[in-house]
Amino acid sequence: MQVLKEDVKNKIVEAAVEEFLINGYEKSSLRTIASQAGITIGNIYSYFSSKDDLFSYVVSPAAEALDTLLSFDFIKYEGSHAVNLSGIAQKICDVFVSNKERFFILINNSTGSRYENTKDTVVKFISKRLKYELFPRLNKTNIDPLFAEVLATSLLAGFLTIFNHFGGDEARLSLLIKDLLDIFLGELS
Amino acid sequence: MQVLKEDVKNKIVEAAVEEFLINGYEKSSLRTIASQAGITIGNIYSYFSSKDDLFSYVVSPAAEALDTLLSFDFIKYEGSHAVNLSGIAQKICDVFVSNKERFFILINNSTGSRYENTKDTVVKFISKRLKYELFPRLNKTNIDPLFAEVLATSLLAGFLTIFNHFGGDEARLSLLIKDLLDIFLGELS
Amino acid sequence: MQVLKEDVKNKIVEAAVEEFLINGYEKSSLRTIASQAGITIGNIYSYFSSKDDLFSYVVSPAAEALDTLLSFDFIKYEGSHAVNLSGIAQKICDVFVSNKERFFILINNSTGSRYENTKDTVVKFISKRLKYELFPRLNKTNIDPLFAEVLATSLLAGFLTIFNHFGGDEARLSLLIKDLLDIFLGELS
Amino acid sequence: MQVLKEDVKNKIVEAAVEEFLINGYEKSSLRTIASQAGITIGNIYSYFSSKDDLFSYVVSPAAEALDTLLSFDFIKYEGSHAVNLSGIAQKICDVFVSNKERFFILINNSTGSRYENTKDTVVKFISKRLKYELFPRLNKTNIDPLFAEVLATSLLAGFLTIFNHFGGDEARLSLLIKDLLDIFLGELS
DNA sequence: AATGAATGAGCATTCATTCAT
DNA sequence: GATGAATGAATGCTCATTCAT
Repeated sequence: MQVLKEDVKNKIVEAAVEEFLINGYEKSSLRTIASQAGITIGNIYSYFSSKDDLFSYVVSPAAEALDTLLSFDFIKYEGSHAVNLSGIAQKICDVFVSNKERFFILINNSTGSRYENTKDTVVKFISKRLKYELFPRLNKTNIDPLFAEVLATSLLAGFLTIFNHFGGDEARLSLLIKDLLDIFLGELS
Repeated sequence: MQVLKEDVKNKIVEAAVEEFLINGYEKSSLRTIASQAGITIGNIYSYFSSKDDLFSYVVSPAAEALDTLLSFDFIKYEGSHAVNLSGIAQKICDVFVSNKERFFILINNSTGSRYENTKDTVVKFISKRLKYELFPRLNKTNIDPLFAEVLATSLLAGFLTIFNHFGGDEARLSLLIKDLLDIFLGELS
Repeated sequence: MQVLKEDVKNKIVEAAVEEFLINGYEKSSLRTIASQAGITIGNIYSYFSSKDDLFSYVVSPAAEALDTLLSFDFIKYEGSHAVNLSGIAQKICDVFVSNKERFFILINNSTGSRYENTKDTVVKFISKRLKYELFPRLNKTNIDPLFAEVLATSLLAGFLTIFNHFGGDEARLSLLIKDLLDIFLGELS
Repeated sequence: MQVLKEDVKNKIVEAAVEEFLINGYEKSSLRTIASQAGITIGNIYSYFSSKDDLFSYVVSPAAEALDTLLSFDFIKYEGSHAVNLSGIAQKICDVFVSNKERFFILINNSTGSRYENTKDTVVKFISKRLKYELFPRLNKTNIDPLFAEVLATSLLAGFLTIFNHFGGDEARLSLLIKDLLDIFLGELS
């Protein structure tokens, strides 16, 4: 029983991840998810109280990991180096590695759910850090304020692509993240 | 009559741009577009044969400009410089400046329409160029093939953010594009 | 067209009156109403924006007539008689005569709709009048305050039965109302 | 075990009374009843074979008491008085006092259950008695046959209001019933 | 060209009931 | 006796599209 039930729940979640990944929250259909999971529509409601609840369940590990990451104080750990790229990369890698496509869904496919503002939040977070911590170290002056947002969006898109294609090789993941960061923070490293 | 017709068509298109920008292709409603344009639902079908047709019409100038851009041979015009950033930026700027939000719609909000693969196409194009034209010039070896796609997605996201916030100041647009390209191609410039 | 459309709307309303009368607001089904009216479910929404909207349309003439009745100042018109029963009866009769079963629906079958408090309102209104205008004229003292509510509910139920069975004979309607009022106000008349 | 079972059954019935009182038979939910009773949905079916069966169980004491009351021959006991109001009131009071809200449910909230005709039955019973036993004693002739039904409905509504507000004070209950009957049978007493 | 009524399939959600455990 | 997962039909409502006028 216990095993069987978890089995069904897992099947629902698996089907949901696939569906949300393809169609996003709003266009995803519980009918499709149910039939993909091999159960009836109504039975989804034995496990989740609503579509939004199912989405939240799917996405919550990624959301929690994201919270942890955003509240981590990188500066403190950067030590004497201007920016410790490998350290940041490793941190991001560690945190994201167990959430695979769910970050993609959380950030790119959550319109209509209670998580729809996540992308904005992350972009603003990265923007702010770029603006107040990194830009001042560059020699350039008069940087367009929009440029921080451009870079933030761009960087985030890069991350998401990496996570989205992540197959399990953590060393590769870490390297990709470091190389991507290197592009953006290269002048500082 | 002819004039009137164009007037109505323009109103539909204007309303459609706004709606597609906000809701994307699939979640956009012809009812909303019609009422926003001040006409009736059925009358949209006097001008466009389907929702997809309307979307295509809205998006086609951007799609054509994109085609032009993608088939432009930058290499040939790069002259003696390894990469002529300002030239590329100007080219992109010129081409995009007259299409404003439509690029954003075409690339980011076209899921469900016949253009839903555009983003992939562009990413693949940029990827290929990075892989075969630019990576070889770097000193690095053994670059992860996924890295090209990561950079391509990232770069594209940066472009889209710029276009999405474009307010009319072409000089600023051009500068932002150049600065963004500089981040990605910096080591070559 | 004009005629035809009104025809359909009338058919919907007729079917709705019947359905609401039998099942009340909440248990009434738009599917049943639609099929009874010989149209499709979706087409109901060409005429009414929601189930509640349809219900309100059905019930509003009765609600308005009721408002008029409740704001009528009977005292002022009772003249020298303690209570002018025929006058009150005629007033009630006039106001209700064109609304037939809709009063029944409004008052007895509106649970779940925005009109669900109507019965309470009417009972309270009648209660108050009994308590403050009529009871003092009786020789009895120490009347249980609940008794006013009991009488009000009772009287209202009597009215509704009359309206519910009303077939078109206004003279008979008026007489029934007068006789009913006579029972309740008999000692005063 | 036996004791435990009765305990559970009682909890179900208590929860059901409350739910049926608030929502009526059709809109009541076994889910709500189960959770209110602190048991599971399925377990209700260990005690009752269906929703209708549960409703019948809840309502049956009231239904039986009602049967008794309706078959009681008041005439025989009216003795020398035209109508012995206090006696009738006491009888009704005695019979109803142990069933509290269940009469209200049985008569006013049973739509959709097998008891949905109870109200009609009672109204017809009272109607008939009014028509054949009481009207003839009045001096009026040509009483509208509908008037009996009007009075019956009215009287019943009054009773139900009393029962619905009954808090335990039997003397008050009896007095209210007597006073209500007095209004309707006043001319005979 | 323009209208908007009409259609039918789709949506998320709730429900009474069944039944394997 | 008790559980709660599972079912399938029902609910109100929205949508792109058609078509008679």
